[in-house]
This record gives sequence, C-alpha cells and structure tokens, in this order.
Amino acid sequence: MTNIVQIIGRLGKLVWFHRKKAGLTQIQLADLAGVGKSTVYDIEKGKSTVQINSLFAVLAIMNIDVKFSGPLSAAFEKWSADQSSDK
Amino acid sequence: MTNIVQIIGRLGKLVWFHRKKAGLTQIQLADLAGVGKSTVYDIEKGKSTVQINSLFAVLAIMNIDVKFSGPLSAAFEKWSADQSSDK
DNA sequence: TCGAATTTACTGCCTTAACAGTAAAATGTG
DNA sequence: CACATTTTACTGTTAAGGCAGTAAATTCGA
Repeated sequence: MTNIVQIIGRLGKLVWFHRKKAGLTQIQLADLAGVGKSTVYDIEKGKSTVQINSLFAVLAIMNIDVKFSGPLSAAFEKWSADQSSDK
Repeated sequence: MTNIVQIIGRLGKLVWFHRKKAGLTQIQLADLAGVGKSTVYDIEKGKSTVQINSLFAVLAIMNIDVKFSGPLSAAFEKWSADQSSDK
C-alpha cells in the first residue's frame, strides 16, 4: 500500500542516483535547478513537505519526467481536447 | 517544452475532473485527504507552490497515481534491488 | 427564474519551508 | 594515511504556504 512517505523517499533516491551518475554535487544541481542546496538535500532525503515547484525544477534538470494517471485519464484526455477546440 | 506551470496546471484540471465525476465538493475531498479546502482549491487552480504531501494526499484519494521515470530508471531499479538484498 | 449549493476570492493568523552560512561527519583520491 | 571534496546536520532569518472564516460570484437543479 505504498504510502506517500515511501513514494517520496524512493523519488529522493532516484534523484540522488541520477545526480551521482551525472557527476554533479548537490550545490551544482541546486544552482542548475534554481533552488537552494538545502532543498536538494531535503528532496534526496525524502522530505515530504517540499514544494512541487522546487521538486519539479530538480526533476527537470535530471530529465526525470512525471506522469499522472487516474481511472478517468482517458476520459479526461478527450474532454481536454474538446476544451482546446472551443470558441 | 511543457514547463512546470503547465504540468501543474494540467494536473489541477485532472484532479478537478476526477473530483467532479466522483461527485465530491472541494470540502469533502479536502476532508478525505486531510488537507484544508484552500489547498484543494489551490491544487485545482494549478498553484505551483503546494507541498508534495498535500498534493499526493489528494491524488491518493482520487486514485491518481504518480510515476517518475528518468534516463537511468532501469539502472536504478537494478541498483535498488541490490540494496534491499544487502547485509 | 429563483434559491440552494458550490466555487472563487480575499482575509489574517500561525506555522514552517527556503535559504545561506557554517561546522562536523563521511567519502574518496592521491 | 593524509588531504580535499562532499554530504550531513544544525542555525537563524525571511518569506510564504496552510488553514478556517467569510462573502461575493457562479453554477445548477427544481
């Protein structure tokens, strides 16, 4: 029943893994992402209260993409397409 | 080049779509997720500074799951498996 | 159309994340 | 083993999110 803490903890490790392979320090990644070094540290440590803009900024630098899917995703896609082609 | 604001904006609509189909009000969803009503409102509006625990709590209620994948995801899975079977 | 329910928007208070600085602990390289 | 680099951990300050309350705007059903 993977809870939030576990998901974020795992995500932190994923970030760490990518950063290491990229040969970057936390500070370098922080600078690239435009966040503070403490925030990178927190993300990698699995802190669950970081803001999504900070998290996503870091993920973007590491080319980690995020995908959301719910039971109504297909219906949403259709509805969403209709919305764009409105008047 | 879908940026962070766009991603979160779209995510907000996805949450809204699921909530509506589920026949819940923002307050009901907020209570279920254990967050404030303002937070649900913010998420649906695409506010990019909400905290991930708040966001994920809401997503969990709507059965929207989140998937992260980077260029090293496969390598990470292997490494991760090794870690669990350590000593 | 009318009224109830819901959403939007704004408020102020309280809590706390973001941040840079710093120092200790850990890591790794010669 | 040293030495340099990096990470961990803690600090105080500043800025801002989380929240409930409220009221206006909007939506929706009878």
